[in-house]
Order: sequence, then structure tokens, then C-alpha cells
Amino acid sequence: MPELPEVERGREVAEAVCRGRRIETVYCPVDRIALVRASAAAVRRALVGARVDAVARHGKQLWFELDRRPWLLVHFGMTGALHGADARSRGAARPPFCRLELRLEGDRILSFVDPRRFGRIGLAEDPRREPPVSTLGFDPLLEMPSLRGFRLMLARRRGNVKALLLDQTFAAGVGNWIADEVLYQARIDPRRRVESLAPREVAAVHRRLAGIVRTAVEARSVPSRFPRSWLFHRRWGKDADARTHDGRRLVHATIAGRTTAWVPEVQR
DNA sequence: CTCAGTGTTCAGTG
DNA sequence: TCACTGAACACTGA
Repeated sequence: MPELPEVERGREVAEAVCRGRRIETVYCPVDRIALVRASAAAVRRALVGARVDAVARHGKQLWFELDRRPWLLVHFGMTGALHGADARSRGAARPPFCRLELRLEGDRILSFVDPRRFGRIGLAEDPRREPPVSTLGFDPLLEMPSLRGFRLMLARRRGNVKALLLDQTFAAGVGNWIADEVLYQARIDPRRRVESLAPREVAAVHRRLAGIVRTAVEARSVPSRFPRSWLFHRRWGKDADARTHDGRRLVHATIAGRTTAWVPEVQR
């Protein structure tokens, strides 16, 4: 479920595998233009022989900082993930749906897998200064604005509150489940409009957004480590008698174009 | 067999 | 310009 915490986990994995090492070989089967924006040859040329100095992230965008340009940019889409492996124990076997594989010094392997191919692999000279990264809003883990700054940002926005939370030019990295979790914990009905929120509701959104993202990242994005009280554990599937941990009924509907779960008894 | 889906983007409408 | 909707993308799994 690649939202900010899952991508941050991917960044950690990538750093652990790659940092300070040179890329020796690259496997990149370009069978779809959409998945790999640059040609496979360009990806190979950019990566083979380059040393990975760091792996950075902003929102759901991840990039590899190399000792030369361009750099590698990765987006996980709906089903993307990064896996580390050791060539000595795994041999040449590739995981299913592998779209990019880097073999590095020290027999390290980093694989990008993406069954549904909504992910994106690209090259960029300076990712932070060019789209898509440059168009993103604040990252709630790296640069959560103050409550005052947050209020000013909201004052310039209109429309559905869930749509705002999903807008990557507002808060980068928030996806469907985080948006629902924030609204549940802030006790706000997802059908509300931003301009209707009372100051204390804005403060609740601010606090919960920061808290949920931090907690999920500290849990290394492992759902069983998320607090039991989270809506997260109950929202999957549209079970007609789904209940929260304390027995309140969940409902599902499409809001802002996405499946949305909420608890009418709690969210007003 | 049908259909929803953790994300993004684009075209079209009001 | 902005807000919003629906479709498209590609594939899995319920």
C-alpha cells in the first residue's frame, strides 16, 4: 500500500542495500513505455558504474542520488515495492513482476517489483527542482508546517476536505487510507468542505496528520504494529457489518472519486 | 466471469 | 482559474 510510510520504508531498504556502493549491472525489461519513462538503454547508461550516495524521498516520490547525473526517480504506483537481497543466497532468481533490478558491489541486489505497472521509473538531472517533485506540497514527515502555517494554507483552499488531503500539491504522500484515518481521528465527516471547518477541527487535522504519519513510519509500515484503535484495521473490504475497535459501525462510499470508509457516529 | 482497487493524469464540464 | 467527474492506465485477486 504505497503511501508515504510504505515509500519511506522503501527508501530505508534502498539505502541499506545501496548506499556507498557502485551499481554493477542493471536489469530493466522495458515492455511498456508508461512504466519506464526513459528508454531502458538510457536507464542502464545512467546507472551502470554509478555510486549511490543516498536515497531520498518527498511524498511518494523516491530518488537515488548518484555520484553523477542524471539520477534515478521511482514512484511505486499502486503496487510497487523495493526488495533487497543477497546474490549469494538468492542466485539469479528474480522475484515475480520485477521491473528493475540493480546488482551492486558486495553481491547486493535491489529489486523494484510492481505487478500492476502503475509505478514509474524515470531519470532526472535534479529531481527536487523539477516536476513531479517540484510541484509537490509539504511532506508531513520531513517538513510538517506549524499550525499557523497550516491554517494559512487551508485558508486558500476550497472544496471537499478528503479531496484536499489527497491533493499531492497540498500534502505530499497522503493517500486513501491515511486521508480516511486522519478524518476519522479528527472526527470529521469526509463529505465536509474545507471552508466549513472550525478552527479546532483544522487543528485536529493538523495534529492527526502529523501523528498518523509519524506513527506509521515508526512502525516501519507494518500494519500489525499500528495502534489497535486505528480505522486502518477495519476499513478493508466493504463488509456491511464492519465495526471499529469499540463497536461503532463503518460505512463506505465513493467520495472525491475514491472508496472512503468512515464512522458516522463519530465523524460530524 | 465480473469487478473493485493502496495512484496519477488528462479531457471535459460547470 | 478552480472544483469536480469520469475514464484510462494494467493487472491481481476476491
